[in-house]
Amino acid sequence: MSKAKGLTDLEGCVLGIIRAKGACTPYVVRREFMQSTTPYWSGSAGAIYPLVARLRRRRLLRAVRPTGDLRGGTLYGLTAAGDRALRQWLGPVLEPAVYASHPDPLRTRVSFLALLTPAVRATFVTEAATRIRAHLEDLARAAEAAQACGDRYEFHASRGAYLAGEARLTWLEEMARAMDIPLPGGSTSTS
Amino acid sequence: MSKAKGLTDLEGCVLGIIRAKGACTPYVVRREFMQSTTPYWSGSAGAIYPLVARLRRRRLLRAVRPTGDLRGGTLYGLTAAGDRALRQWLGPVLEPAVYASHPDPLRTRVSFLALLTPAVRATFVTEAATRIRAHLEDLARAAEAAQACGDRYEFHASRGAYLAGEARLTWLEEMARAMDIPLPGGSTSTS
DNA sequence: TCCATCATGTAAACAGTTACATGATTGC
DNA sequence: GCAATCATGTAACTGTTTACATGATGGA
Repeated sequence: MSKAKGLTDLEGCVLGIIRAKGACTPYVVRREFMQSTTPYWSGSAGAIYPLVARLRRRRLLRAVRPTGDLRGGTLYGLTAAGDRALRQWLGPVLEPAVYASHPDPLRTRVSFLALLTPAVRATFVTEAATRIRAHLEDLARAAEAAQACGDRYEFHASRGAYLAGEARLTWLEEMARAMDIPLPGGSTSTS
Repeated sequence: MSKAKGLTDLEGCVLGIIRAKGACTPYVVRREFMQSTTPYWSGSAGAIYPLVARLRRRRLLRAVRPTGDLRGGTLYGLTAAGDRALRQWLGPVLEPAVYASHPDPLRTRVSFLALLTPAVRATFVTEAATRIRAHLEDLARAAEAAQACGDRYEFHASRGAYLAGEARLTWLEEMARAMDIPLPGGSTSTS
């Protein structure tokens, strides 16, 4: 029984990716983040390589074999402890932080809207609604792609992002109504 | 015209708080974060004091006067440049990051649910739904309080947090349905 | 008076970003 | 064979957290 320290969300994701895809080089993991449609993390080299080294030192990852090419890369796979740590990170969670509200830069700004002039405020709201409406289309497409691509839980995740976006739009429309700001059309989606 | 570097969201919040409340000591700003119902930031001393010092060096805050007691505290207020910087941070925003989807630790975990056994998966979903339903009540109370307390935009912000939470619950219920997991009652709010 | 809490900080650790360096591989 | 890019890292910087130190204040 080692230190029993938990995983960060990024560490959990990395273990999850390696578990789901089989042994990977750090670069393959990076690509997963870089290509993701929900880029919470940049997948920067400076984040991933040290993280993998850290997990290897903690014996949650182990070097499985070299890639074979001349670049000296290594494929990493989960150890039994890594598998346990992943399940514990994933599993029914106790920390309230996971269930609580999350930061939203737009919402943060809204609490200070009183400081703007009515005209700028109106621009703020209409602009935000337009942007979010556009973003929502991306999210819908991503969810569709995830559904087509087979992975059920990947779909649920995208779907969650979509519903969150939809709620934001509803919120902005409600604000606009309360502030007597006309929003340019765009019927609210009813998916 | 100085460096023209933007503000982080925490810096913007600090300027916004000081602007809204009038000249403050750093500790008063800290309390604002510590008491907030949406604790994105801890308001730790190690974050706020250096941040205020930074903003003072950038001439966005200035020392207005000492508090008068023997603890050597100082009240800080916005400079004209600070006011401009605040408005620019706040004002109709261009960066896509403000409009894009945000990290959600629960959603992150959902994309890896395939790794769990059906039983654990079911626990995950029901547990999450219960927790979020509880959290939603806090959010509703906070929104009500904000409405009563007068500040219109503070209310809209709370309301946004509530709607986001509601969307999360809807999402979980949808997942539960798709996975044939019965959720313990609790009619979905229709606020 | 004494003790808990308020208030003002500082120091170290940490996780993630940007930027850089360097060699391998691939497409033309 | 040359240029773009892939792949594997490292280094410096930044912002935030946790933990600590220290004195002031207020209530018992």
